[in-house]
Amino acid sequence: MRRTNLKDVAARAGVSIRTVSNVVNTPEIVAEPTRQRVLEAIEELGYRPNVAARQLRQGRGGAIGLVVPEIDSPYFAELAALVVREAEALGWTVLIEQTDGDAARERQLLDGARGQGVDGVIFSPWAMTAEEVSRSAMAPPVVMLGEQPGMGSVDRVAIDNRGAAREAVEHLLATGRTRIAAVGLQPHLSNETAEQRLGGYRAALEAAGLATDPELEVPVERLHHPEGMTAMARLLDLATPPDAVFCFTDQLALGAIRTCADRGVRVPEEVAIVGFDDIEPARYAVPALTTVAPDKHRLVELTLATLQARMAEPSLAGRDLVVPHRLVVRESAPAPTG
Amino acid sequence: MRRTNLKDVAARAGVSIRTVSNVVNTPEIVAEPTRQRVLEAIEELGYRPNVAARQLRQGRGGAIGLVVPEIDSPYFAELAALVVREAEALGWTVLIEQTDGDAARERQLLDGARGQGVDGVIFSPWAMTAEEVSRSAMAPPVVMLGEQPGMGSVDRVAIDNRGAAREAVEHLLATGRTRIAAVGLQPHLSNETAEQRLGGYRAALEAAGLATDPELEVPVERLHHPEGMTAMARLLDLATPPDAVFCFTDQLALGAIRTCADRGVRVPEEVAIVGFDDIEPARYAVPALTTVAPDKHRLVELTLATLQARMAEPSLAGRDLVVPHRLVVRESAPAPTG
DNA sequence: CCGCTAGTTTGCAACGTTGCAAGACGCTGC
DNA sequence: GCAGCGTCTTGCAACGTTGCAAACTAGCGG
Repeated sequence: MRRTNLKDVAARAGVSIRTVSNVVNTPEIVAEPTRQRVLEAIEELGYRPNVAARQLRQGRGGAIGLVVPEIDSPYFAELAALVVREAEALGWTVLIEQTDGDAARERQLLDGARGQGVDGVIFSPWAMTAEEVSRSAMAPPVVMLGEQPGMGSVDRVAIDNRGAAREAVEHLLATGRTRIAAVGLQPHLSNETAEQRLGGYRAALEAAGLATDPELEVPVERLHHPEGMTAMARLLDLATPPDAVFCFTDQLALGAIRTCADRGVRVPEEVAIVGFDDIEPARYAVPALTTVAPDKHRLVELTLATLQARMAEPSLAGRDLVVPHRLVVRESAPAPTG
Repeated sequence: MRRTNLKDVAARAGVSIRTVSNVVNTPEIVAEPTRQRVLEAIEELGYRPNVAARQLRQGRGGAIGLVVPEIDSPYFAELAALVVREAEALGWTVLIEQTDGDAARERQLLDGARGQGVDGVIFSPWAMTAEEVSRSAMAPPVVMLGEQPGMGSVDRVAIDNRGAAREAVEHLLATGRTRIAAVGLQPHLSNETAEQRLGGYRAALEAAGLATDPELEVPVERLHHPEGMTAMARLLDLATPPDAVFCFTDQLALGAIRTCADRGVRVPEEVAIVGFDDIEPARYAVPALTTVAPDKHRLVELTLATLQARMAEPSLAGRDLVVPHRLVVRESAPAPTG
């Protein structure tokens, strides 16, 4: 049993196939009685336009690609949910791809997604730099989500990672902590975001007249709970353990808290912990996590608006857009007393 | 600048357009030197097949739809990650849609996704029953993920929710708990899954010779942290609070733990808590959550295999497949002592 | 009564690909 | 030398849709 197409509807309604198409796409130019008749036929036969044909004819198919490292990290899952919701409002469907943060895979997917007949791509890179992306950028428009300004012709939407990191560390300093660790550098990747956050961390220390201590800057392979756990263990094993830890993601932070629980180290009394991303589990953790909250809603909204703008006018210069963030103070690093 | 197509490549390689198509699809029937020449041309021009045209011609386009209530719930995010990964291995792209568990939206998307030119749909319903789905089932094959057996012609893949719930409660009973609450019924939805879990809960109590107490069966609007928090608060306010709580999702359970922390109620000493789904945050929570862990990998694997089978042979009878699960015992409801 | 216009409807072609079946080519064997 | 065969290549049509421009209809003024 074939799917009903324009021809079927046209036959049923006793009009030409073209008229049916008009009813679907430009109802206002069709005379009322005809329109009614056609609509009935559409209803009765359950006609749905064939996206493939439409896409073939018009060149666009109403789908965008969302390319993220891993959809199962709460941060990306939350973004994806917003993207899907917002995209739907714009009449787009969302096609998801995972890169696992692998450079080769990022490159491949960035090309592949283009082939997959998407009209645009939202790309959240871990390994590729903005410059690389802009060099590879060809057919459909790309907007980079969460990557920091640089040079290149690609649009980017992100928060001020450096400033946010600095604020987080300043918050810790304000509560009297002086030995503050940073967890989350990724020297093996060219992860611009991590570098920005490290920069903010160092800047805050420096401004407070504190020396940076390589021992306190813990690199990690990935940004998940287990790495947070081992990093924290390593820090607690130092001759002089830190009295605060700034983690570059909430997952690292939650892992760190877990290790503290295992070792009977009290948070925040003995170690204060700050995360980054404000994922949902952080809100309900025990202790609830103090963290940097990007305005995710605005982030996604702007990303889609930018993508839309670029789809309409592909020759625009690359824009760098900054979205607000705020430090959400919770139990793991409470506000200064007094 | 147009995208390069078969014609361009054909011209470049000095062969017919059909031969290029053959090189791409059935390389083995093309003579070696020709093949080489064509491959070079493809490389030089950066040719990528046009999915829309291919889909129009062949009727399938290598995309499947994943329809879930909310992609940002860790449970669904984790499933989605697996689906995308597995699907890729099968040469499919995944298109994501969110229903918010709304019945109208579920129906609409189930029809819409069909129109969206997907070859098959993985559907995780909250509001629609299996029967409803099978009635609406038309064009592309559908596999229901996480929904319990019933009657209908649709394939379903799920764990034994009833049995799993029963095991969870039996575990609590084995540790000497006698006043066990259940959190997660959704009387306002026809959520078959919740009913199965409630059934398992009651069966375990009954088998232990304990009466069910309506006070201890807490309905919730949604299955998230906040509802877990208020449900727990309500339970703690009872004249005789429970000594254990079985939550139908990990998010409810984590919310419940959070409320206990707020009130200074010790988990598991005063109240043991068991969740359901084994989402990642549950593993690193403090206390770590005892929970029912569906074999997600197998779940997704089987779902895709089933979808594939049905796509190959649409007339097959609906199958009900059960995937293994296990109770993961952690701190929030530890193993019986001794 | 006819030409003209505005308002509707229609036919043709094309988007890029692949199924089908026929065509071209070079060899083998008689 | 030619039929016959196997190997490789090609042309045509069609998938369902929409852009374009022409065609039709009715109503109007001249």
